[in-house]
Order: sequence, then C-alpha cells, then structure tokens
Amino acid sequence: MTERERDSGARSGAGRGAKSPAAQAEGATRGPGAGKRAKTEKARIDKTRVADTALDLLNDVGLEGLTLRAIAKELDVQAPALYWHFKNKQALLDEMATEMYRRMVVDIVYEPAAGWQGHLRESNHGLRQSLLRYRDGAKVFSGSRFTGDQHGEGMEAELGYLLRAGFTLQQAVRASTTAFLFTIGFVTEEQGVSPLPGERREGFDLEERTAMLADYPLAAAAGPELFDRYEERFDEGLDLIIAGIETRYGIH
Amino acid sequence: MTERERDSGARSGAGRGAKSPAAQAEGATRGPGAGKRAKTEKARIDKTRVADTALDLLNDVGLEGLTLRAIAKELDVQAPALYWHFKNKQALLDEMATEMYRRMVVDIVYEPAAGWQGHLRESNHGLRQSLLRYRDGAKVFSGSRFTGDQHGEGMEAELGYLLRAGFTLQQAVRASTTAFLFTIGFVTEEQGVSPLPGERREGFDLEERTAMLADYPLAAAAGPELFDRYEERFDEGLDLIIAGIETRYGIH
DNA sequence: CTTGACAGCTTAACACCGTTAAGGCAATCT
DNA sequence: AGATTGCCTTAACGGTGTTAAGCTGTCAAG
Repeated sequence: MTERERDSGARSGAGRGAKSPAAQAEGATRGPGAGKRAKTEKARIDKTRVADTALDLLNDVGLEGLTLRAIAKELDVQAPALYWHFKNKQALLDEMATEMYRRMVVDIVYEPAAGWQGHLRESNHGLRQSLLRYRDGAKVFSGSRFTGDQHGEGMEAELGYLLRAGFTLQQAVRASTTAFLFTIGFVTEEQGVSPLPGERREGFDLEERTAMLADYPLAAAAGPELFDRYEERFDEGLDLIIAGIETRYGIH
Repeated sequence: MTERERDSGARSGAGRGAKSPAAQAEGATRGPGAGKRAKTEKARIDKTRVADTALDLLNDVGLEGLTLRAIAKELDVQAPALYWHFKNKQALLDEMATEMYRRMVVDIVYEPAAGWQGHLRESNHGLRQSLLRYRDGAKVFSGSRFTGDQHGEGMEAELGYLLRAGFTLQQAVRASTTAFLFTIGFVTEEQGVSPLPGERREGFDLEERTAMLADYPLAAAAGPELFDRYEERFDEGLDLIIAGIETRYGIH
C-alpha cells in the first residue's frame, strides 16, 4: 500500500474465480436512443458504459467530485459493483483517458495538403479540443495511461507521416512529443483558470492580480498574456515549436 | 462546497477572533542545528516550518501519502493544529509550491554572457531540476498557486532581460511561457514514469511495451525516446523551442 | 426439467481522509 | 490579579476507496 500499484502483475487478483469480463454489445435490450444518461433504464453495465458515464459526470462535478459512489449512482448501481469491471479507481480513470483518446482520433480531420506542419498543428489542436471537452480533462488525461494498444495506431500514423516528410525516427518522436507535452502543459494550466470553455474559476481576477503586482510593472502588464486569450496564445506557442522544428531539422 | 474555494475573499475566516499569525524567528529555543527533521524537539510551528516539513515528507510518501495527519505527526502536533496556520490543505500545498519556487530562484545561476537563449535555457533547466527534487513535484507545483507576490520579482527580471534583448512584451511573455509550459508538461510526464531520479515506477517495462506494440513497428521503436533518456530529450525540446523563437521573432 | 456453476450484483463494514466544533493552557497585556 | 488571545488538543462528522461475503438470475450439463 505504500505506492499506488497499478495493474501490473498477475491479473488474477482479488475475486474468487475472477475472470476478466467479456466485451458486450451495447444497449442490447432496448437502448432509448439519443437520450442522455437515462436514469430509468437499468441495463447491464460494462467497461465502456462505465467510462462513458464517468466522462459525462466529470463535466458536472469535476475530478474531485468524481467519486465511485457518484458514478455508481448514475448507473443505478452500488459502488462496489464497479470493482467487478475495474481493479480500482485508477483503472477506471485509465479507461476514461483511453476513451478520450479514441474520441479524439475520430474527431480530428487532417487536411491532406497541409504538410507535416499542418498535420502537427491539427493533431495538437485536436488534442487541446478533446481535453477542453471535459472538466479537468488534462489532469485526467496526463494522470492516466492507456489501456490496451489502440493508441499505437494513431502514433504509428503520425510517425509514418513525419518519416515520409523526411524526418528521422528520432527527430519525428522528439518533434511530436515536444508539441504534445507543450499542449498538455498548456491545457493543464488553462483548465486551472478556466475549467470549461466559458467558465472561469474564482480567485483569478485579473485586476486584483495587477494591483498586487504593482511593484513589478512588467509582470503586472503580462496579466492578459498569462490568464486570458488562450486560443491565440496556444496557436502562437505551437507555431513557435513548429518553426523551431523547421529550423533545427532543416525540413520545410 | 461544490467547488474548491481557495483563499479568495476575506481572509478573516474560521476562527473566533482570528488574526493572521505573525512570522516568527525559527528555532528560537534551541535549534538542534543541521539534524534532519528532529522528532524530539517540540518547537513552535509556523507556516514556513510546516511547508518545509511537508516538502521533506513529500519525498518519502508522495502526493497521495501526504496527509495532514502524516504532516502533523512529523511536527509532533495534532492534525487540526495545521488549520491555525492554513485555511485548508490546498493553502498548505500553495505554500509548498511557493517555497519550491523560492528555492528554485536561489539555485539558478545565470551565466551573464549566455544571451537570452542561455537565460531561457538556464531558467527552464532550473525549473526542471527544482521539480525533480520532489516526488510528484510537477503535480504539486502546477496544481497550486503562489501565495503573495514574491514570484513577481523573478518574472520581472526574466521579462526585463528579454525586452532588453529586443523582444516586445508580448513576444517575451509568449516565448517564456511556451518554454515554461513545455517544461511543466515534460516533467509531469517524466515523474509519471520516474517519480524521483533513479527510481522507476512499476508497470513501465520497456520490453513489455515493445512486445505489446508489435503491430506498430514505429510506435514500438519509439519506446526509448518516450520513456527514457529524459535529460537529452528535455534539452532537445527546449532547443527546438528556442530555435523557433529565434526564427519567428527574428532575434538572435 | 432439474441442478450446479458462475457472472454480476448487493449489503455491510473497515480504515482513513479533510475538516469543524469546542475547550484547555500558557503567555501577554491591562 | 484578571482578562485576553495565540496556539494547540480532543472528539467527532460525513465522506472516501476498498474488501469480504452473500444473494440472484442466467445458462449449460446431466
């Protein structure tokens, strides 16, 4: 118990004759259709449905409020039931992150003629949008690891694209991870101030900050460039990185 | 209680005739000297001593294990005593982050002749080193906000340096935050794999990963460039960003 | 058609968490 | 000397992730 254990090691674990649950067709019995989170229907739960529900709930209550009991309630189930499908809460969060990634891959559309610069821009734009779609999305995403190997496909495509553009494998990895890590850092910070697009967390009054930093005029003047105009600043940061890749690797 | 409240608003708060505690000379009574965390001596506690102790403890138990009861025990005190000095746990974490920043500022030495590129490199190197000094350092740091305005000084110096090198204020802010956010993202990811220099978290076996991604040869081959060689990769990412700043802003 | 197995849930409970309420004690001020 | 007040203690509350054990419906084998 000293360290979080993750799901390394044998998967046999806790139960009596535990066997990992089989994947299951969705909404087999009736499926109310487009209705959001139908509370009335008591259907079987499975890994995917739990993750979906948890992602929905995340936007209402945030990461702190995302308790197993709350998720279970949304599913018309008792909290320990979740342990049949997940080893622990972290495994559920991992599944949520994986699901976020799946949706991201689906959402991104690549303009064929945009070149590797456009490709990198599009994938990181898509990443940011995907993270912003959920409250505390960046924290959930970066605090978890993907389950399975489905992320391999997206990564393979991105690396392949860069190699064909003339990158070495090492250059391709370093270029894309630099952009990736910037995006993660950016959105983490962004959501610390603005948890969801349009909302703004308390205690981030720009004028108040300016007043407090009156002794440091430059730092004070930097306010809007630090806690506002996220769209523009993200684009600019990404452009800086892309320009650096062009210059340093000599690929245009 | 729906949202974390932070210490916005009136600082009067909880107590009966609460008055914010005065800063206090350290180890007034005896001060056992260089001994680490002397458990025997029962001295007065204050904000700084609590944050120091908590930072020490952090390296032993990690962010998850950093409970108020554990911190209190280390200080030979009961947990609720901490509420005399801090509004809540988040305020304590904020103080820890601020203390991390203070130590960082002290540690960084700037080579005068290095130019703005060297300046940016040095400050981000210093930031990374400071975060790596504590288990979950990046998470603590990026999940908190500074108390007071002491960070204004460092920011003022950095921005001033860039302005003198020919940057506009906007360029200076965007250049330095891009590097800053990359560093935060990088170390967050790094500490997810290697919580402290030398240690490595379980479940991150490189060979295992390679085997799992056998269907995706590029992604598989990228392993060492994703979960190893952090020093080198950080330098490279930073260089990419600096090169981009040079190119895009035309300042060399 | 009965009988077992077993997947998938429920109920009960545990240890621990952050936090609050109330009171006690010692130093300081009047 | 008496009151004040800074700083800490004890007790307790509601909530958390997690485990143990038992119940129920489905479904295949006899």
